[in-house]
Amino acid sequence: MNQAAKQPTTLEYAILGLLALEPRSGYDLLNVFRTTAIGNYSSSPGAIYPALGRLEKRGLITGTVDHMQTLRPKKIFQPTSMGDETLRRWLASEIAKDDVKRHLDELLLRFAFHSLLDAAASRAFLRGLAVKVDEYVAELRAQRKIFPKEAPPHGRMAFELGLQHYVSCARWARKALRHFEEQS
Amino acid sequence: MNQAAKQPTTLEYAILGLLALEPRSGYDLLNVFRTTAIGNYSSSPGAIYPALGRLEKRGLITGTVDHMQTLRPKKIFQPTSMGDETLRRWLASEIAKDDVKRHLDELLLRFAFHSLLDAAASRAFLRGLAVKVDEYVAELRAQRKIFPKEAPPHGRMAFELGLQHYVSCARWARKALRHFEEQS
DNA sequence: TCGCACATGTAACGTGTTACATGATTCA
DNA sequence: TGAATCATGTAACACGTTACATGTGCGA
Repeated sequence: MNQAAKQPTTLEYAILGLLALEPRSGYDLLNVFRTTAIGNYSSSPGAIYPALGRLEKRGLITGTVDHMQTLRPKKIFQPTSMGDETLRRWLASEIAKDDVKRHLDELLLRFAFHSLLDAAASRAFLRGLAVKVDEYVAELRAQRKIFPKEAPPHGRMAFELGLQHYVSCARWARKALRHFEEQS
Repeated sequence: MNQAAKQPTTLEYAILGLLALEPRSGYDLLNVFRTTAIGNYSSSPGAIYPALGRLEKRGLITGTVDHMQTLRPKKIFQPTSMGDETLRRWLASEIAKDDVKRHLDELLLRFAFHSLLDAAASRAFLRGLAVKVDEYVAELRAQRKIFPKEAPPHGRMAFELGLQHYVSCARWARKALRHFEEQS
């Protein structure tokens, strides 16, 4: 009801996105997190069930009990219209500089749910991502010189892998962008 | 004093490692985190000063006040012998499967401080890392088929970047391993 | 004298982690 | 009958985030 509602956490957004793709129970979600790559974002019942409770309390999802199953009744959740709107706003929101530095995985999660938006939104997202990642790559390259030549190489080697990670992310974003431009 | 002391957090290990490379004050650490790539692991005074306090209380670091400066006195911290040992144990410890899945960045941090150990330890670490990452890559490749062909490509595209990240990590580990094998 | 860099903290808050608890249903 | 799977939770705990508080010394 209030305008300036609290921002959901990454886990809550992940749940919201999964429920937008397909209504599910808490246990279903648990299995998705346990068996697929999205499990990088979470984990155990101790996180998921409370998160579902919060989302429901804030009116972003609703649960309906399904008695029709032979097994114990499940509570199937799906986003409300407000939840859907919150999710879409998140998916399309500006990419902050800090997100690239410290929450690149969350940006990837955002893109993963972009099938809920149109191709124009995906293009905007990928363009923004490429630019911001490039900026950060430039910063990192400037930092290279802080590693003295004669010092042990370990720090620098770890740094190089980190840098490479961002470089391939930028390349990925541009390649993905081409994909969405071709089918315009 | 007690044997089964609590495991430090990633941030605490990062601080311990930085102090092992060179004694520093809290403010110095703050600047390192703010200006270099290690800042991915932290952040603000609100995390660093309490972490320093915990490390000191557990006897892993000691601080000595430096009055000799013209400015306000700084408290310079350095690892105790116990802290040094704790750090080395962490650096050389077995790589758990879950670490690769969800804490790859922490593994990179560990390697970055491997200059405190010998080349044999680095080789063991890199060999273990390559094996574990390969295992996880195999798992991920098996997951590829859950993406239906006709469905929107976004999820799969994000997945591919994640997979690529692990692939290049394995490649990096082997390349680094060769480096440490050549100079044996 | 105004503001910035230096330097060190504290308090509230929410959330993830870990571990535990519960009970129904299916299958061996 | 017992074990494994289905299904949903709760409680303690510590940690990171955010925001705030405090005070010195230096240069414009």
